Amino acid sequence: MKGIRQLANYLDISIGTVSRALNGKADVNEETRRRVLEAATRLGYVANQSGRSLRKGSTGVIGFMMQTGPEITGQGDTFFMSVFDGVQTVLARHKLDLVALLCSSDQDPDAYLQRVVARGFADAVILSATRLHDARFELLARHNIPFITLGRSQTDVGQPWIDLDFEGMAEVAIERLVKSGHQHIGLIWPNGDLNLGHLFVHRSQEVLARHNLSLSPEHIFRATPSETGGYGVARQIMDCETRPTAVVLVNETLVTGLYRGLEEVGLMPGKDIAIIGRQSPQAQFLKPSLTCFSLSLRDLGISLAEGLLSVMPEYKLHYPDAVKRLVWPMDLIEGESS
Amino acid sequence: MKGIRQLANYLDISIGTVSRALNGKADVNEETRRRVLEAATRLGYVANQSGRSLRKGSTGVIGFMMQTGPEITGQGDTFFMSVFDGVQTVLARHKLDLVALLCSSDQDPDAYLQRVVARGFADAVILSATRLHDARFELLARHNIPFITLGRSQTDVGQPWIDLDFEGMAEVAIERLVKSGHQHIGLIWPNGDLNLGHLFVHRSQEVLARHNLSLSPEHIFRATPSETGGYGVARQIMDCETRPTAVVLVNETLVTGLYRGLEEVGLMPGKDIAIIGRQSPQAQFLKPSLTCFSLSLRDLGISLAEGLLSVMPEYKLHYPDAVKRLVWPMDLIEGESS
DNA sequence: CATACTACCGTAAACGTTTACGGAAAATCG
DNA sequence: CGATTTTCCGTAAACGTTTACGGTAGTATG
Repeated sequence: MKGIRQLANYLDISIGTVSRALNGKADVNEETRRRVLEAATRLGYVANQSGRSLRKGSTGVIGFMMQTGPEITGQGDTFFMSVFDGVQTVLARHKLDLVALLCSSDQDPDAYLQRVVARGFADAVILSATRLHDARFELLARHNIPFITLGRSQTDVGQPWIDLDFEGMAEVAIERLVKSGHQHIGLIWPNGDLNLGHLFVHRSQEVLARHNLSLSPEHIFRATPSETGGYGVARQIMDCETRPTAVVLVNETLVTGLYRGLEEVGLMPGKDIAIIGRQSPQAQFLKPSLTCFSLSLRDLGISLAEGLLSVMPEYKLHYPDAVKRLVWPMDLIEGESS
Repeated sequence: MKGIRQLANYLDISIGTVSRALNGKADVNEETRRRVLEAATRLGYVANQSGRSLRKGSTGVIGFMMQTGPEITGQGDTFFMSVFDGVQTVLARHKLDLVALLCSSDQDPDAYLQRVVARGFADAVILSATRLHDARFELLARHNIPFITLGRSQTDVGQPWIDLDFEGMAEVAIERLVKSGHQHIGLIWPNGDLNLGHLFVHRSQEVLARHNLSLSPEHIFRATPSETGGYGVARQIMDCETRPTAVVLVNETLVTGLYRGLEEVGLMPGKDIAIIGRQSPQAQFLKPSLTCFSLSLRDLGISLAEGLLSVMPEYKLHYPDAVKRLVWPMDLIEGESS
């Protein structure tokens, strides 16, 4: 005999009343509620998760799916931790818990998610690292699980999303480089099939076209989204038939390796080659300071949580005017690298 | 009527048999088992998490507790991602799932964990960022939850732990610096009450004492474990009455900021000041290459998982000779910074 | 052929909650 | 003072599983 029954016995009242008291239901005497609450905290009683969610049909946990392994999406621990922190502050207000669903690098993400939702592990999920076509969207839609994605996709099932403004980034960066006379601009496109890469490259091409410039295929550098990947790009740059005079990268992690690689081949960022990237804690102290796009990750997390809640039936009333889809703006920070 | 009952109806057999078939129990005809399995995968049936764990008393999930927020514990950017990946590969063999329990920066870690265990959310947990005294240990011991810690603590309830060999690191680094003539050696001690800082500083002092040297209080530099924190240390170094000729840091993230800060005050790592640190993806491409200690994070994760399983009643038989406590060795990689 | 065993399967009870329902006492009203 | 409402609480049924138990065939054994 454990759990609520024990507590009820101890207080000599029925388990029904105890449950009602703890859950803040109306029809329970204030005095008894006080007693119950007091006893619960003193004995350290917390309702069992399984029993509760079995009965209620919901678990009270929100899952943030992410793939583990060193080279994921080019986002590291700090990126997600900052976003998480924002998400948490909103969810905590509704007594919801955030957990990270960790899909290992040797599991199929789609199958993993399938298992998670079928088990009824989480009430709603947040997806990141969205691919150009992403079967996970359809899976969740089919199972009627509320979700929001950090990133867009060609696949669209009407769910809310928030995505960094990679197109705006391309727009500003390329425009700026062209204005200052660059004719041969290179792009670093992280390996994988992430949607953001497509958006970024495509828009860049458009902007170039407006200026009667074109993006040479040899100036699209593909690399694994890691420091090492960036290092490798330097060599690729040297091997070009006509060397680009500027490079834009959509990824945070690549840049430190790139700087080092360039230096080794005798190209000085900001002098011999212009570089524009994304802000990150590591990029913050690069030597010719990086011209980069910045954003508040915590705020991003907050919006993400609000967007998610706005599609959850039990909570949507609290967020009547939450925007469903949001292209998250980034600010350009002037640096010496461009 | 959903779940297993539906599946049983569909197959026209009892739910008991279906459950037995799915769980690989012995007394079920191979032919019916095949039918059940086939139907289950085809209809996408997976046992409901709540129902299952309510009945079984265990959830099949392992929690890795970590605190969110931008400044984690000073681990490198892909530190946890790599460790997770290792943990997963082991857990997957036992059909256990790993989730990250995210404690936000404005929650009390002890209270958070209390809630998690009382709810019966996870069968076992992994703790990181262990403090000098850590109440979480006692909490888990009291509730009889199997756990392992990544990091030691003064608090010891007999649980297994794995910890990086910070003492060995101090030993090798200090010894090496003294041998090459350094008399004034500084230490960077990350803010907070993490156990590793104490171990590191204490052992360093011992080694210095062996050589009749002492650690001047002004040479213990405290800083927030982040790039910015490292940057600030440079100024601290300049403000010293007698400037240290070498600095050892136990932390991965600080070093990039430190390099930049030193450069600004005109100190060249490896020439004007020796630096020894920890390897990380970001530190990998520093300009005077960093002399650092390295380890395989994935292997660390694997050992962590094995250590945990060895104290879980249902699994311990599979890991009879898992070492309970392990000081994880690190290799010194020669760089130009020392 | 009677008996004992085996192989398989159905039944039903549990796991710890929440909540609809009903009922007793107290309070209010006419 | 009877009738009606309100306030509070106990009862019991669900939620979806797993598993101990028992039972019915079929098969082997003597």
